[in-house]
Amino acid sequence: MERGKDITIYDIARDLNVSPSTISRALNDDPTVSKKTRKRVSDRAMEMGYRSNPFARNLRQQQSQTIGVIVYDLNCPSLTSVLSGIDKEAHAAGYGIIIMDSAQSLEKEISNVQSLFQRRVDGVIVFPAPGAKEPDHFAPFLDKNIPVIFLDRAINLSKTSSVVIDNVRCGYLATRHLIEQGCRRIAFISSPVGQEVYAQRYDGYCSALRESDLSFDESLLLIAAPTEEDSIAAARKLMRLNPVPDGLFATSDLTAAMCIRQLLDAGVRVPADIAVVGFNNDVLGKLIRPALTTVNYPGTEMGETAARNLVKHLKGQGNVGSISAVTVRAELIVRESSLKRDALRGK
Amino acid sequence: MERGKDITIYDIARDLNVSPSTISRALNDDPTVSKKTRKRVSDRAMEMGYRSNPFARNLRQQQSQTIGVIVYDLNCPSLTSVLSGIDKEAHAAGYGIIIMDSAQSLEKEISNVQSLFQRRVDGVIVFPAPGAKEPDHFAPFLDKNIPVIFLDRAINLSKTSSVVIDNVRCGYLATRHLIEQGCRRIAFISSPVGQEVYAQRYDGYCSALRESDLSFDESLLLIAAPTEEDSIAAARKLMRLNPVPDGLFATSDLTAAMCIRQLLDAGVRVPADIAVVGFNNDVLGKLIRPALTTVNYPGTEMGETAARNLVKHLKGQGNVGSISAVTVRAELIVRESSLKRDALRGK
DNA sequence: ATGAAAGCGCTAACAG
DNA sequence: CTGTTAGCGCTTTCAT
Repeated sequence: MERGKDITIYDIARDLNVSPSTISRALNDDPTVSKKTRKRVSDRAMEMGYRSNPFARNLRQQQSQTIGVIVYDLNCPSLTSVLSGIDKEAHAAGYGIIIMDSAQSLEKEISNVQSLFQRRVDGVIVFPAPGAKEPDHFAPFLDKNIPVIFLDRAINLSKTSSVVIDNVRCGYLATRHLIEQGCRRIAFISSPVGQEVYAQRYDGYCSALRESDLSFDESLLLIAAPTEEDSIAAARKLMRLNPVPDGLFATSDLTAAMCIRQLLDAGVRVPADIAVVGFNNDVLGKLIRPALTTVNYPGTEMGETAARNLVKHLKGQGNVGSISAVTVRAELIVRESSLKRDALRGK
Repeated sequence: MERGKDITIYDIARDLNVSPSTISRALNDDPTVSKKTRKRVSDRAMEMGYRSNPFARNLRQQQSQTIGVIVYDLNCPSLTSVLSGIDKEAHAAGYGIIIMDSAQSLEKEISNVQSLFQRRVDGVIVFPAPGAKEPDHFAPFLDKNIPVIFLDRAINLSKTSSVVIDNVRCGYLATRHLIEQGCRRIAFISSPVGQEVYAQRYDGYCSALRESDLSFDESLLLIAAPTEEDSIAAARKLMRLNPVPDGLFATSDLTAAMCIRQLLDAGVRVPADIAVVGFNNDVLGKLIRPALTTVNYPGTEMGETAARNLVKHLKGQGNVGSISAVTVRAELIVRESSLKRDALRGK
């Protein structure tokens, strides 16, 4: 209960018979204070168990040395790599991060934004909740020229920046790969739309079809949230299609994996009958048989890039105008689940 | 760049022709200020776009309203549920959380502890890095009576508290289940020791064997980190054992799943030839065939419990003495991978 | 029910 | 190179 009294720079000052400002300067490695005094001060500070008070410092300097991070669902395994990337870069630059979880709810996202605003973070990285249309709840930050970086969503708001992957291209690559494997009727299972990224992957899918003069069949488009139940339901629908597709591109590995499982259970061969490509490069893709062809989601790199960009803005405050949209490279990872050609030839 | 001037309570005070103290009191719902003024103040504050300055407040009150969270590896999917549990409870109680990643390194854990200490968090929740022997780096917190709660590790330091599962019991349950399924030579694949939890699961394993008068064979104990490579290597060793085991208990689902895959590839039947039980209840367990029997790791509940306990200490500052070790219940989830008996009977 | 005044610990002019 | 001084925005005695 008795938290013991904290040592302040005044204590050190008295102890060393110098002024508090000298202590302050010395502790901040200000070159105007002699090297000798600097050493003396920092040694004594250490001995006395001094720790600087960030509140006083922040109050004085009007900045928090903290970056706010809002994620749409902490409970989502693929986010950990992104967070770890952000954490790494932020700490390297001397910033702390404070993470808020929107738990899939736009309301919570809004309240998180306000909360971060209250806490006066110096910058924000946001993994937007699905369905967040126009993010006007960020206005307070933008008004104050506090940089906001969006992950996975290219926002056209001026003064914001974003880090994304080229979802159109990913969708295109995945689909073209299936076409190259001989697929002609390729189903597309998308996570619920409202999230821009899925629409973009769909665009890529369509353009690959078009390029190969394959007609687009509306019935081949299914929607399934990346959950067990939804994925199974989608797989059932898939098998009831007539004629049955010979290829499948799903926007989540979980869905792809669930579908493969259902297909195999039903006696459908993968990839011989239906070739499958997923999205994300989750570890589960390597576990299932056949191993899952997928698009690598470069989570760590996304996080690092976002944090690095943010820090850059924060340090060189000048270039807040030069806001950019960075695209991180994502590639197709080919494993067995899509190798229809080989599977058929092997027969 | 121009961050615009912030509204302070002085601005409101001037505007309303009252003193700053009244504003402060009103904003904090102090009953000594008349209900009417309270309303007037809060309305005007809202209109003027006032946001309180947490630094000034914290500086004054000597507390940060923040809980520090240290995890041994942010990049680990099973942690997300824990974090999400912590986040939920902490925010409900008006605390923010600040997450630090030790990235598997004890050094980083130590630096994180110092960093949180500098930032003057009001309490700490720690998921210890493996290999952290005696955690004396927490001494600064304990000296100041700042509560520290350990997850997954029962620490005998006085003044600390912990939230754990009964790993001995879990190991026992898993092993007994295998024995009940008719297994007589049960292999145990553990994640690298140094982490108390694995040793405990091993204890449980041994005691189940003992209970059934099964001899313990040293060669049945294998070590594998929960990575793809290690798990595959362990699976290979497993199959080279002579005689081959008829059961397997692995301390991670990933390892269990990898082993199942290797076994199936080698023509070994699961569960008929070897019954398998994993640990954690990762989603991948439901994806593989046969579906994985596992021990449910109640991540969300662990996180919630830890945060709730911490908050309790923080609010009723008195009972820092009454530190406890909470054990959260974890249960066996039986799926196909372990049902040897049925598999054999089915034949 | 409200006001006046002091101070939390630090930094940054300014002055020497 | 170092000291003096003022003030960041808020809370909190103490007075009224």
